[in-house]
This record gives sequence, C-alpha cells and structure tokens, in this order.
Amino acid sequence: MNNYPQASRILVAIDCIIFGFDGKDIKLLLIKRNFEPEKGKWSLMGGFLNAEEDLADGAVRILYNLTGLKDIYVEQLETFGKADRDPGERTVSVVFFALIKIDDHDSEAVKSHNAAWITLDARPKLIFDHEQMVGRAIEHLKYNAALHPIGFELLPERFTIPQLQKLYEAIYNIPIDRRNFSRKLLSTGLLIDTGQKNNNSATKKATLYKLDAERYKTKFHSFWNFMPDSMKSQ
Amino acid sequence: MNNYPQASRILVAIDCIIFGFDGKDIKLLLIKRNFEPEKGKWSLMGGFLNAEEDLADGAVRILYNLTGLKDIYVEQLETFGKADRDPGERTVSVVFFALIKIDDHDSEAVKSHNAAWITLDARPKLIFDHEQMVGRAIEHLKYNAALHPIGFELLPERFTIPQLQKLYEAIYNIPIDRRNFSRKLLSTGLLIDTGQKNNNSATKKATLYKLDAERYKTKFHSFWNFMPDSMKSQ
DNA sequence: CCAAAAGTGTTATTTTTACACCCATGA
DNA sequence: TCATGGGTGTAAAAATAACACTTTTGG
Repeated sequence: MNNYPQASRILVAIDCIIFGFDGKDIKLLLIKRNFEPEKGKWSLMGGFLNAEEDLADGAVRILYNLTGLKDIYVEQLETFGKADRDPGERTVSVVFFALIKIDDHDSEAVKSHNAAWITLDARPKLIFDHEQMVGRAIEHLKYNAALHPIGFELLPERFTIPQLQKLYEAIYNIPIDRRNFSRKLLSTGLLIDTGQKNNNSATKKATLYKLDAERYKTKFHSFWNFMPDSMKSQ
Repeated sequence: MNNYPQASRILVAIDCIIFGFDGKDIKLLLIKRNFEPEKGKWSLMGGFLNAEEDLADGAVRILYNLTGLKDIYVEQLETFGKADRDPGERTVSVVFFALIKIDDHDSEAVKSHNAAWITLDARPKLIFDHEQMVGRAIEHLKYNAALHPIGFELLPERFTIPQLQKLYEAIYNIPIDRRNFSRKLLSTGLLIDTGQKNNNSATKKATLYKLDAERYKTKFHSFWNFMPDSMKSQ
C-alpha cells in the first residue's frame, strides 16, 4: 500500500528530557554515549519510533528502559525538525518532557546506560540540538510549574511544605516567603495531612502531606500562581 | 549513508489549524478534499514534510499555499503519532496552530483549494484524527489567549477595543464587562491610539488602536489575564 | 429626537505582599 | 540550653469585580 508515492520517509526519533529533584537542585538525567554515533559524548536519552508503535508508547518505552519506571509524568514538548539537525541522516525528533521522583528510579538500569543525574548548572555540552531541547524544557518547567501543580511529580509520595518550597526556589532561583507560600498551598485544598512527621529533619519535624488525588485531577487545568507576581514578566 | 539501518522511516505530515475572526465568530479554514485519499470529505490543510526542508518551513509553505500569506502567526502545537491514525500508511503528523487576519487572505487561493471558513459550531466531521487536532487547538487558543496577547493576531492592523472584546467573548463564550476589559487592556501599555475612528459603526465611532510593536515583543511572554478570574478553573 | 454603541469613574471585595514571634527538636 | 528549621497571624497595598451615567452618531 503506497498512497503517497512521491513523499519522503524520514526517521522519527524520540528524545526524553528527564527532570529530578534531590531536595536541593533540579537535575537532568543524561547519558554518556557508549554507542555510535557520537560515542563518548553526552546526550539525552532517546531512540527511534518503531514502525507499529504509537508515539506516546515509544516515549514510555524509552523512559522505562532508562529508569525502570512506568508511571511517569510525561508530556510531549515539541518536535525538532531542522533538515540538518542530525548529520547522519534526516531525522525528526519528538521531544518528551518527564518529571520523576528521583528516589524511585532503578539505579542499575541507569548505570547500565551510562547515565547520570546532573545539575542544570553543571551540565556538559550535548550533541546535535539537544542543548536547545533542554533549554526549551527548562522554559516549559518554569512556565508550567507556575500554572499547574506539576511540582509534586518531582517529590516523593509524601512530602513536606518546606520541601515543596525548596523545589520552587530551585526552579525559579529565587527566595520565597515561607508564610505566604504555605498559605497559598494549603488554600488549594490539594494537600492532605497524613498525620505523620518528617524524620529527616534534625530540628522540628515538618508535617508530611500527600496529594489529594481526586482534586489533583479535577484542578490540574486550573490556572494558578505558585510563583510570586514579581516573576511573571520573566 | 545509513547509520541507523534497523530503524523505520516514516511519513511526516504537517497539518495546519487556521483560525480567523470575522468580527462575530471564530472560524476555521477547512478544505473539502478534491483529491485522494478521502476525496469529498473535510479535513485540515496539510502536506508532507520534504526531504530537505526544515519542519517550520514546511508549515510556512503549506500556509502560504492556502492563504497567500507569508507573515502569519504560527506555533507548533503537537505531534500526533498513533500507529493507525492514517489508514493508508504509517504517518506522523506535526500540527501547527495559525492565527490570521481574516481579511488579508487570498480568496482565490482559498477557492482553488476548495477551502472555506467555517464557524466552530458548524464544523463538519473531519477525516482521521483531525477532529482531535482541532479540539486540541481550541483548548490551546483558550488557554493562551488568556495569558499572552495573541488575540491581536486575529484582528486587522488597526482595531477597536470593542472589536477586541467581541473576540474574547467569542473565544470564551462569555460576556465581559466593558469597563473592566477596557481598563485592563489600556493598562498593558500595548495599545497606541491612532487618532482615527472606526467608520464601520452606525453609531458612535470607536477609537482605532494599533499594537505597540516593541512592547508586544518584550511583553509577549508575560503572564496576563485577559480572562475574568471566574473562567480560570475551566 | 431616539436607538444603539462607545467611553469613563467609584466603591466594595478579594488577593497579595510584607513582616515577626513562638514552638519543637536533637545535639 | 541553644541553634536550627517549622508553624502561624495581621495589617497595608494592589488588583479585581460590580455597577450607572454621559456622549456620539445616523436614521
């Protein structure tokens, strides 16, 4: 069957930008390639879309290979399609944006792929246009974390308000007022007090909350402001 | 040169969702296909990405073919990649979102493509997954018109505040308070009073404004609220 | 002179910001 | 007992929402 004889068939790649948070910094999961092409250089985790595979399934497959996780927060970000973006062969790359709970990943799988968690500041040069992809993903993270409750995807199942605050401070690289932040968060009605306290702290133990899964679903598309207004123009 | 021998080459399509505004309704530019496949049915305007063409250039080419316009507001929206989305052959489609000033388009070109401006309510069933694409684009329009000053792209070079209000009322399908809307708009500093008045009106003539191009560029990424807060949860 | 649409001002309410003190904990 | 981080309240400022009258125009 060939209804479109004159059109070009092109490689379709999938590249994944994977963010994590270690309690202090936002990190990217990058791989040091032990395969060709560009062996020895750093890149995003990727692969090709299979002939009979749904695009979204391809992203899940690639994320699973690297992290051992199946229920990851994934969004399609943007498709990169400059004619010369891959010098080997014309390739269009669909970039996916993933947020994971950093403690959940399978460190064996990560190790076997020669991958590492790297802070944004310390990231090496990446191959092809992967640098631009990361730039776009950081932009997306900043933009969307202010409007939707996606920050939770980077934290453990149970988390404290101070943890969440540190996350937002890392994303926007600004200090946030503790009192206002806490009030704003609690007023969303998204947080359920688990009654437990955090043991990690050497001082007063913070309350552990979990997400109200129902409300999270229904409120996800609301427009919010986790970010101070002074950041809105950036 | 074939560095990736085992990967599949796939057709890459480009489909364009083109919005216009006639002063009363938001409209879509759709084509009634006078070519195979699916001849006689309605679809989005589209085409295939050429072997040596940048993706963004492909979108511009396709938009130009249909509208005769080159400086159109275009954003990449989303890539649709279900394995079975095109029954003819595996095709991944990159969907673009375009806003045009409806009076500017080349009606000859539109006619020769068998295309028509159709209101959202009156739109026919579309082929393949084009229906979903349109749904996604409407969502995107609603979301983004509230946060960025993209509404202007649907209006003539010179426009009045009441025109802009009607546009927003059409997008969100709600009545907006004239006084609050006008104040909010003018406070952005984006509008320049041209000193002219609108002749179309049968009653009091409204002031014609134009965009402050400089400010438009610098303020584009600001987060705004052209939408009343009561809509935020939708 | 009247119907229809444009323009504009004030007040109440809500949201956001700025800011300081007390509490719990383990070393 | 003290240093560290967690928890909370209040008042000022800013933004938003609600609301009504006057002006211009063409028929």
